[in-house]
Amino acid sequence: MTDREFADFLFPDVKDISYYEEKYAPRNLKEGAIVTRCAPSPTGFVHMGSLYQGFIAKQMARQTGGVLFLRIEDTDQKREVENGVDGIVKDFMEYGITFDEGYGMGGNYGPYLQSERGEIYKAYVKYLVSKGYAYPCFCSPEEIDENRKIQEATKERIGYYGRWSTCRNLTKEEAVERIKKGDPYIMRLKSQGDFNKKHFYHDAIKGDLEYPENDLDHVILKSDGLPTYHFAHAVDDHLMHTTHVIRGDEWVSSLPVHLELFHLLGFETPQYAHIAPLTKKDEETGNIRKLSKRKDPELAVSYYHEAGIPVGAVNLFLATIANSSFEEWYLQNQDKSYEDFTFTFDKMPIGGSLFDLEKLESVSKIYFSKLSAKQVYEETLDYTKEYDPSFSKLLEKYKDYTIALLNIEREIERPRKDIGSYKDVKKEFWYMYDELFNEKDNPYEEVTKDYAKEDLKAYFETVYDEKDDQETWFSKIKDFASSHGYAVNRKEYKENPESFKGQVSDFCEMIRVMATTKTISPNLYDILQLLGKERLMQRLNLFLK
RNA sequence: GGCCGGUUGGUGAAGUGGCUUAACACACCGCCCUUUCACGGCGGCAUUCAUGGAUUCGAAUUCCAUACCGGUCACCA
Repeated sequence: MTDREFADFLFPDVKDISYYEEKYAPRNLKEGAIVTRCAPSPTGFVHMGSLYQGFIAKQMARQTGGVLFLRIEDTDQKREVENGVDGIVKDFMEYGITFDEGYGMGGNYGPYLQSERGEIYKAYVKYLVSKGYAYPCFCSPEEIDENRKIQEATKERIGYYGRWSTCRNLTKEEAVERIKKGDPYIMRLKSQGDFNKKHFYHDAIKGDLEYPENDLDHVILKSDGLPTYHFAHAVDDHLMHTTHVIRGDEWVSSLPVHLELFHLLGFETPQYAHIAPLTKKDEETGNIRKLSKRKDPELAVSYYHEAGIPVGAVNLFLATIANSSFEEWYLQNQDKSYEDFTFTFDKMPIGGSLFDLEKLESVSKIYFSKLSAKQVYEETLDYTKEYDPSFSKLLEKYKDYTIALLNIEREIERPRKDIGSYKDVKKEFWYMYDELFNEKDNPYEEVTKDYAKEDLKAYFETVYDEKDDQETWFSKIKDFASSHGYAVNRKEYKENPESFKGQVSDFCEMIRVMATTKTISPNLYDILQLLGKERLMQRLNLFLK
């Protein structure tokens, strides 16, 4: 029996691969255009790792005038979640990752759902069989497991290869007989590799990689007739004319099989770009490890949604970890978007990228500082409607007041950076709302410093005039402070600190604490104006108690 | 255990043989500015690049060992 006949026996009703090769003609794109994809499993949501991958894929495709498409890898039916795809598309869209083609949006290289591509995979398996590069395997999972245990005990390399790959040596006639008998089987690659031979591959991100040739007879078609990831990847990315496979670096170890698969199938290999994993410092061990779905809530994108970190801030953060030179560029191109930056593979981190929440916060503050007060107001309102309804009512009630508050020191060249999330609006400015201020038994409970309250009282009774402009207001403070024993001159104070009650700044701090309960707040003058004399007097009385 | 990677200040990281007495950012500290808070500016913060050897006139950068950390070894992707 020839290989050809064997292939026909195994896959009688399957098209010749030339049909597919013609059907999915090469893309007509300009030189250097990157065609890449996001290829998630339909698990219902996108985690930060896929988002990061999607971010890079999108940037690379966009900035080269290429194509980004969405392929759903649903060949594992056990893992499938109902409506899992919708959630994924929604998450990607929310973070600005939009596709040129793919599942749910059409395109000339579909279907983009792997479970609908069964016939295609079979055609290519048949091709492999006809070349003598694939064979049916009748080993049961139990037998494989048994072998594995022996391999572990004797410290041999684990896997289906060499003398362990018993079905590889079955004659075609024997195989035909067993199939006719109804024995269940799967299809395996007949590897041509030699484990002792070294190969080199230049990864776009990781650089030169040295690895042994693959000699494992990997499963390519499972018992349910669907392909494994390895095989589907080779066929799909060939047919869809992917130029760059951008994926997480947990795939690096599969590179040898993938390269062999492409080679035996006669496909041109795409350029691989393996992204370093997102990592964090483990709280228990102190070691840096990959972010884990089970242990780390911050891996889910919903975490950021809930924490009130805007999409734009997350993207900015992803940009800073994707290319370390981005941050500096962004500092010098304040008016530009991260999308204007040209990312390059060779500047991407190799080892691991620490997903540092503190850094995210600082990036987010920069992001917020560029928004208008109205934008901050509206987005915060949307957020609080979902996560803090009672505060959202206050925001609605005091709309103009809140916008004025948010606008303090905002529309200037270098705005304040005190808000890093929608939650911070309440956290930073709660004292500006009487409803929140008055619901506390003692708003000043955290004030520990002993202030000269009689000076404060005198100031508000005799000097403070809310009609003063900022300049007048401040010069009056200086005069008052000076005549009540505060230093107006820093040098003098430094020379003789004990002969003064404090400095003007200490006096200001006292006013600030009285008005806001805090030592840090936006420009004091604006805060006092917004609060108004009546409320200030109320707070003063409370403070003096 | 096999295979493949990684290891640069408190933190993230630039840097691939001489321009490095190691960039930049975050954090921290000090000073300065607007005599308020912030924003901002300036300065400090690794004589040293996991450890030990080797190559070289010269190494964070090349090579070899060791240690530690990570990834991966499925009919999951």
